[in-house]
Amino acid sequence: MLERGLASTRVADIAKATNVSGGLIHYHFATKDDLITEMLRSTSDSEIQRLKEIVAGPGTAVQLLDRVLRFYIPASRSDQSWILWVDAWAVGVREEHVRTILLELEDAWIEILSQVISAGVASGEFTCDDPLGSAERIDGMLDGLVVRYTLHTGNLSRSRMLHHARVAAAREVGLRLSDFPDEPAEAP
Amino acid sequence: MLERGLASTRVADIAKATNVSGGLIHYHFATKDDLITEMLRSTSDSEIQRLKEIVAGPGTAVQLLDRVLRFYIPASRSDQSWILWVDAWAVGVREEHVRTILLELEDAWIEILSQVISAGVASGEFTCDDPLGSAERIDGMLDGLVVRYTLHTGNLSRSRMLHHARVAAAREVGLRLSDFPDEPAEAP
DNA sequence: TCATTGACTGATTGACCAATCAGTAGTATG
DNA sequence: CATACTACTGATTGGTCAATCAGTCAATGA
Repeated sequence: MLERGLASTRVADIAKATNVSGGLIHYHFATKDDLITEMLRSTSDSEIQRLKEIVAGPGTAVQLLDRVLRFYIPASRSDQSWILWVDAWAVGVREEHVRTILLELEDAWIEILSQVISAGVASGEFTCDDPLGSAERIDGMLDGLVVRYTLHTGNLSRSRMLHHARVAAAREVGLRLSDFPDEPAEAP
Repeated sequence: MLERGLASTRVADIAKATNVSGGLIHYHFATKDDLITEMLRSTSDSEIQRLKEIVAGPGTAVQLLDRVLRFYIPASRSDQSWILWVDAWAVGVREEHVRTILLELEDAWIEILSQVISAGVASGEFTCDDPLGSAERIDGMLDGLVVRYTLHTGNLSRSRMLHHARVAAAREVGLRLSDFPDEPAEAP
């Protein structure tokens, strides 16, 4: 699916990749659309779960925020998971069941970002009078940057993306860039 | 194309919509891919030109910045031009000639945003030590928010999007939200 | 031991659609 | 007037692919 794209992956391709017959695919999934929907749902669910585990873990608010930002950003060039979501956006424009999954995923991200910020405000680490708004802006920025990163290999490095994420997040919660954990962020 | 999507629009659909025969489409465009590419190129070019006209116009740096932000954001629900680009992103992942067009368009946006910010710094209106970085962040955020706006009707209002854009831009160039022109931005 | 069921195969079918092609009509050129 | 050229039509073709279907095989259980 990552190789060929949601639309132009044939049922026969999936059959080949999984070493089963085309018939078996249709034995388990009534239509190709069903298969795609279930795949997206399952991917989204495990992403949300991983995310929840991160924020449930130990650490200060800055550490948690940084971990969330890092989880957002693709681990490397070879981490192609985002290709799936860019594909899904295009499908989601027309198909409501896909759109629903996307909405849930995005809402989860925003809600969790918002929670992390609120917790930091409560503990006195952060200053922010609109955690939800900040979460929406950070989420939006990361979505946009990831598209750029995914599409235009070499035009935006991972470390520069992380730098951007930290600069923006720092501004949103009233920190300085240097307040973030030590991993070096490439200079602008 | 906006109705059915880049991938599932048939040549016959275009023929019907333009009141010509299918044959004529192939008389002018060797393949469907050619047609799509030329369409994207042409749309991108006129978008870039409009953008250049805006920044070449009169006004203070804040006014120009605000005009650029407003041009970015879809005019209304019925302004579906962004659907095209979300579609194109998905295609661009696999097809280089589409990717090239997308890269050019995005670079143009970033360059112009960066120029407007630099001009504002030069005139003393703005404070910003990394105009290019700021432009990348603002561009990214708008891309991401627009996807959300385009996909999830009703989940994010246009005025809230404009609010987000202004808050983020204000922070990037050292202004307060109230420094932007008067059109009311919805409360958070 | 025989019937039933669930997992699975691979060939087939039928719909769909980009691209082709033979042919028509109108216009310009010498 | 004849030739040539451009714009155009609509029927046809050939390839692609989701979905179906008849049938195999192994495990379960009465």
